[in-house]
Amino acid sequence: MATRKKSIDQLKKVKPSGSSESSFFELVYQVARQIPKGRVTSYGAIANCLGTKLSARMVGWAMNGAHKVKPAIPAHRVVNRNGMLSGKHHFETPTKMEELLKKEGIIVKEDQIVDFEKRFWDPTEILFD
DNA sequence: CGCCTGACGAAAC
DNA sequence: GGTTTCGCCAGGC
Repeated sequence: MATRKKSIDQLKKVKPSGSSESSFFELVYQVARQIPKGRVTSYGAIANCLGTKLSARMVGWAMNGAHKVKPAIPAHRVVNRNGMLSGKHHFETPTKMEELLKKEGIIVKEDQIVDFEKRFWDPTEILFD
């Protein structure tokens, strides 16, 4: 919480100069990669952190290409506001997502994360580091 | 260049 | 309170 608006600015600052790829996709990737193991977040949370809260869809859209990027993005730690594994169908296998989550200690039931609120991680925390 | 789609979210009905 | 629609923005056709 706290200065959310500033968050976007801080995040952009993280991007090294010369990188004209300040596309929100990159920002999403960066945030997603900062998600701590055993934690999850929502598209809306990331979008909100980036300042594009009105376009949570774009965050998911960015993830669409996340699986093809090199640094490997833990997209399995990103779910919708409901805590549901909405993107599981986009993984290598529909079960890969929950498998990964379970492996990290996250309980998944019926394609939904148990104690989602407790496992929820706010992307703004990386800015507080 | 215009219409449709899309891993969300919140408001409206 | 559950279901439906709109809004967001960008990319694909």
